[in-house]
Amino acid sequence: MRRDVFQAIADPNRRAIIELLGHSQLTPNAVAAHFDVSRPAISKHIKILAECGLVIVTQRGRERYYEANYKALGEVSKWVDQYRNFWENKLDALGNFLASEAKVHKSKPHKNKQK
Amino acid sequence: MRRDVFQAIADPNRRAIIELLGHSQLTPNAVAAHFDVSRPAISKHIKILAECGLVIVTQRGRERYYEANYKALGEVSKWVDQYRNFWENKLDALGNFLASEAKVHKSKPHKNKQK
DNA sequence: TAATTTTGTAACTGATTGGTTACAATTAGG
DNA sequence: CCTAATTGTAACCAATCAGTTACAAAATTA
Repeated sequence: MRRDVFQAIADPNRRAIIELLGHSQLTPNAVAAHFDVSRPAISKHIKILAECGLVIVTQRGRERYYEANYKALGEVSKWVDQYRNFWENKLDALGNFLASEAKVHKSKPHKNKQK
Repeated sequence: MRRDVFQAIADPNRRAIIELLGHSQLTPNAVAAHFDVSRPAISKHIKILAECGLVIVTQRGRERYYEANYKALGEVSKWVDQYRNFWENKLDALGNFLASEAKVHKSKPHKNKQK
């Protein structure tokens, strides 16, 4: 089964869960109380999130505490960032191509706004 | 059918396609030449990408030219960015919670009940 | 005009997904 | 010790997904 962070955050419920788990550690029951779906459904979502490192589990007695590990979003951040200049400079694909061509041939001034 | 940018970029082939379409405009046949899957499969992927604005279509005669519109990644970027401080400051969820508690108690309670 | 190229899409298929209910195991509390 | 609470997971189901092959339509070209 494919289990990467891109697939993990594709589901809106899972995004809501990791949003929730950033504010405080919560037990599965506490998480499920925020949603309309059943506790097992939440449990499966959290399992998927944990499998790609987005959620960390701490067991204490019979209870489990989940918390978000946003560091695992780094992969997504990195992937998106490589395209950031494209839309922040308001260049489309062709525009970028032409801009880089002009830069090579004529040293045309090129806004290089970084993140 | 759910068609948001998070679901669109969940598939590795689709991520490869929009990567490809950032370098130059390509026809569906040209795109398909880069992959092992069939042309109709690529066509369906591109349709999904176009439906959420990640790909822009230009028809010229019988041919179609696709190009990436990375601006549509803004939604993902925005979502990820709201968590960036968490992992860049090397704070875990509990650490952030305590840090915000230490300031003032003016953060509103989180409500995320779905309907 | 006739044949070829380019493309989208319908129809189908097997795998995956997101959900459910039911049940078992472990811990807590009387 | 017995009962209740907390949790994971198995078994199942309908819907969606990602792929295929087959075909039709429109534009090019010989």
